Amino acid sequence: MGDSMRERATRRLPLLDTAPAERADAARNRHRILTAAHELVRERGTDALTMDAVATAAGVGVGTVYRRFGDLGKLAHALVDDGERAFQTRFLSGPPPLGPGAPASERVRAFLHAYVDRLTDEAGLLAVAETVTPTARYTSGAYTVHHAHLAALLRSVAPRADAHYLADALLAPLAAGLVLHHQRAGVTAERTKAGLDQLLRGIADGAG
Amino acid sequence: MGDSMRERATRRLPLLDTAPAERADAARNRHRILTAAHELVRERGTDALTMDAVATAAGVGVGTVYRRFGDLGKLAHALVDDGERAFQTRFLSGPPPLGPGAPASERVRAFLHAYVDRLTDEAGLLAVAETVTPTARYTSGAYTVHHAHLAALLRSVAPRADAHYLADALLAPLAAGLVLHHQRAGVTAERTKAGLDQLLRGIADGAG
DNA sequence: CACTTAACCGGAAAATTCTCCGGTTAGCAA
DNA sequence: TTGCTAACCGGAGAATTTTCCGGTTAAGTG
Repeated sequence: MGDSMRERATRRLPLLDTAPAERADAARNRHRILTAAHELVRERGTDALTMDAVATAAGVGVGTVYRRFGDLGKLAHALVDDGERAFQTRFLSGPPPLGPGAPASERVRAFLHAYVDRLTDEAGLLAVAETVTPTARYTSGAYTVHHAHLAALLRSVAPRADAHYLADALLAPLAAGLVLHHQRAGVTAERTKAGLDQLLRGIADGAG
Repeated sequence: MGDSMRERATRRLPLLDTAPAERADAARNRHRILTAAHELVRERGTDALTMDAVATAAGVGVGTVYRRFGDLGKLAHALVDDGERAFQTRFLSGPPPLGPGAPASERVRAFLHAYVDRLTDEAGLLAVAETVTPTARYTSGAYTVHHAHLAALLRSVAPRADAHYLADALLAPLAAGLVLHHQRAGVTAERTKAGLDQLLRGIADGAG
């Protein structure tokens, strides 16, 4: 990196600094809100996660919660953001078979299994996020990433198949609401994984 | 049927008449509510379907709407009940391949295709119904019937597979929210059907 | 250190969902 | 017809979500 470039960047970050940098009070409130929300969920469950309760617990106005997070669903997504980032890191650049290095068909399977494990822990919050709007799940950033990743793998597994649709179809059984329903009915994660494996057979076997 | 039995039944229907028969005013209000709700949706779309608006349009109190239909989701389900009954009749006792008479594998395919067509028309209302609660879809009477039917067919197609889970997994891509998302993105019903067909390959091919 | 202003804050208020319960009435029996 | 009672009715009210905007303030500017 040349001196002139570093100097410019140090002074103003003219190109990279498109986002104006959050103001100090805003950052503090965001942190308070997130902390209060986590605590609320931990102590009283996802049912107690309401915008009003979070605002009160965080000591800010409800308008502030909305300005920061948009709506209850986005707030719920924010609460599982750490886990989501870790998950993305694992399948984008972690060790195989989840990460690069393994055959695509194995990565697909590993991805779905890892997703099931993730849902086992966070289905409650994700269900809140997916229930705010009928299409909330499909328009979320996380879903977009999952879909793009899975579709790319599927294109490699079965080049002639409709990878874009199949990615949606394979992600569909992993809706938080269905997982919640299965948890209540005693359907285990292992059984879910086995079922997904069977679904994959139709795609892997010389279908592309 | 013996005379004594017929006589008893005529007089009181002692065994069959477990439901006390709806009172006249209740029946009248149910009808008013349903009519008003249909009109509301037709003229202003599913977004305008609120319990308050329906109550006002029907000329009854909001409490009456709730007593009759339970919640907004159930009301939405009630609005598509005619179509649902017709659909059930077709796959339970209509002509093959949707109804009995065709091989189970063909009936599975016909069922999913018919479901797609149904969703094409009523995704909006079903999305409302499925969004009231995270698990609303899976606990509805319609879903229970669809699931039981599909699972039975799958057991016959692949006796050793986990038909119960696979039925959920095959029904999952037919969530109203996803269909809505696809409709907005221009994904056609044909493409959806083709995608589901591919998913079925993994189940049909000697997997049971 | 003032000054400017874009960004931020909070809470009132409108919309909705759903619950509750005192008052009313349809349907049946005497 | 008169009563009885289970079932029904409606709307007030509590809980939530979300929008809006007048007032406030952090953070550069000169």
